[in-house]
Amino acid sequence: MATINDIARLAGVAKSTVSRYLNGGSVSQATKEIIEKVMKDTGYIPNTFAQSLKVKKSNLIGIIIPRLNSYATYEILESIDRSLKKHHYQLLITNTDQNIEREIEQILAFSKQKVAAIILLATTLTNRHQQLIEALDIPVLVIGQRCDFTYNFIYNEISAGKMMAEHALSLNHRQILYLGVNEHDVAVGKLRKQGVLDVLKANSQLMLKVKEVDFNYEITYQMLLEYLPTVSPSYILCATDNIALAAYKATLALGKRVPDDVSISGFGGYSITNLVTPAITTVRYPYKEVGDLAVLQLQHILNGEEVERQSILIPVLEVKQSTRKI
Amino acid sequence: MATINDIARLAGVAKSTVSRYLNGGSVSQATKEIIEKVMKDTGYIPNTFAQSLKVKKSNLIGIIIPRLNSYATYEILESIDRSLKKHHYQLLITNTDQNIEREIEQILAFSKQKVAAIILLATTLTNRHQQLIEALDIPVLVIGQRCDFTYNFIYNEISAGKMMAEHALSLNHRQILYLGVNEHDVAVGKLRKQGVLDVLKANSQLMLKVKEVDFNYEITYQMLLEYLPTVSPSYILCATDNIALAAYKATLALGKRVPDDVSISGFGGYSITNLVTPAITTVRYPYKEVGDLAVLQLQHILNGEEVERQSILIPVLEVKQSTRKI
DNA sequence: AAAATATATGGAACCGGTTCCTTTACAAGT
DNA sequence: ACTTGTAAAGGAACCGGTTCCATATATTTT
Repeated sequence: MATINDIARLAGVAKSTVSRYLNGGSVSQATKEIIEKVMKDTGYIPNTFAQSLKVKKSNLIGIIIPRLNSYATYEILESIDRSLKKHHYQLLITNTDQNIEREIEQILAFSKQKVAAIILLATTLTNRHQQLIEALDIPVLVIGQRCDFTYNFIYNEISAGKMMAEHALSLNHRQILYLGVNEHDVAVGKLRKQGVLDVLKANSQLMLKVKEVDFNYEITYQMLLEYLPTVSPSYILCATDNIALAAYKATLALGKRVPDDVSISGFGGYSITNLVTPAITTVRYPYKEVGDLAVLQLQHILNGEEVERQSILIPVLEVKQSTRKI
Repeated sequence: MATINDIARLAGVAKSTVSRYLNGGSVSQATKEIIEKVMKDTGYIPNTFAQSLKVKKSNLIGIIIPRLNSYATYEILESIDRSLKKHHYQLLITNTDQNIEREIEQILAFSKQKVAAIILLATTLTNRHQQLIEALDIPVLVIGQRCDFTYNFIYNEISAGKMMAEHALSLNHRQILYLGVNEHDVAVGKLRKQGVLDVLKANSQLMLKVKEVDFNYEITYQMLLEYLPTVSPSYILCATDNIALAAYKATLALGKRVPDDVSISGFGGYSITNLVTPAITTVRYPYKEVGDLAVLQLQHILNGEEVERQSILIPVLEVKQSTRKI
């Protein structure tokens, strides 16, 4: 592999001249042509390690995702990728399988690699996160969880929860089952649930059940096959679209129809909710916008400009055919 | 940010000693302890650029994907990621939106970044690919398309196509619509279709229609809403699961039932085919295995061992509820 | 106790770029 | 003709690590 030294030697100039040629310094036309020719002949490709070592920055943005089998992940990933590409950044994607240890490790690894910034699709933020992030000289943008010690985008989970609960009530449902997830995930497990329950519990004549299931489709599906017959709700309010899909499938498997016998709704607005029939009522989170916003924000931060630490994004209710009035 | 020089100075040793400490060379217990302490105090993190510059290799594997909105992509991504992590490699994911220019650019960019290897989920392979890849000193593994000039994993597309066509015939369907994609994608557009048509055309008393649609769900769905009423087949044989989902949704929208009025099948074995009801008959491609195999193969290549240029993976038919006998 | 060997450490070169500082050469200004 | 200014190029230092080689000290062998 040719290096800048080879080019300089073959072209009969100093390597500083070659570097100047590459970076737009003053080089005579004649020299330019020689260098150009030599580069073409050798198929020269500059080494980014050497560049970054000196220049002390890279065009890498690291993104840490909790799981690779989630539609929400893909939607955000896609939007961030699209937006980042416009600004000539390169995405380094890494998946931690919701393992906190790996998350910490990965923040370190990214920092070794001198990424320009880190985006963290968080589930839980611990003290160790805080210590590490505060010690880091790389900006970190947390998406999806409230966080006091660095930049973060959050969704108004409570309001989203309330919206959906009100929707269920407005359709006259009184036998409601809420399928939530573990509270380790503060946003989804706690706040979203809180929003839902705040509204539902205010209504005293309700038959309300709450059950914890898993983010994973298959696990939840198997659980529900056993659980659903013991409760027979008229409305299943699911904490994610994925769970809603599992509930939908389980309901059909148990011989009931959606929405005729049971109404089902999710949260997220994954495109997959439109693929099934009936399409699933959901609260759409602005995943598409998150990408643009995140990149914009990062640019400001990297330019040393002052920006708001926290941005709150508002989800919107999307009523489709999986819920109906009774 | 502390560097190795700072550590050496603070610990009162030479930086070579610090480096030795980091890489397991011979260092006395006493010195070790001092260095350890200094590192802890300063929160030292080695710079991978500097390391890679000298060591001339990185633990990065670059993967180029044609689109980020495909279930096939996700399945492969997930399996490669899982397997790579076991071997302490880091995945660099980049999406080219099926743009050949960007694909070429990205191979170059990866090569600048001195990735250890490149995995290319290919759609088309041009002469420019060949030139570039042959000039590169980095191993490239192509997945999904036949390729003579570098390592590649391919699926037996023709046999997959035949399987599905035979399935359709065995169910006594005689009015078959094949929904294919553009032949730019050799594997899916040409070979898969060829397998299907080889079998179907051998059967003379068939009413066979062939139509080209798009990989994109939404585009295909809209096309089919107009097209399907003009042909009314009893079996829609779709080139991908995604297309099958669109066909399924369009069929329902047009007031027909699946599989009672129309049978539908796809290719791929995406987990989403199990989410809908009825579950969609498909040919399962061994995406999960591809990850393990790819990483295994790369390890051998990187160790300088001789390996087969081409591996052929065999897809299997999975009959579910979206196809039925008439 | 002397010689041979192993361990611990420092110094310097090196990886492949960028950048600062000089020097050279030539054109323009007075 | 002499100063001044500017474009073009070279030289060397530097970024933060690794590694080779030389040297000093400690340990083992005979």
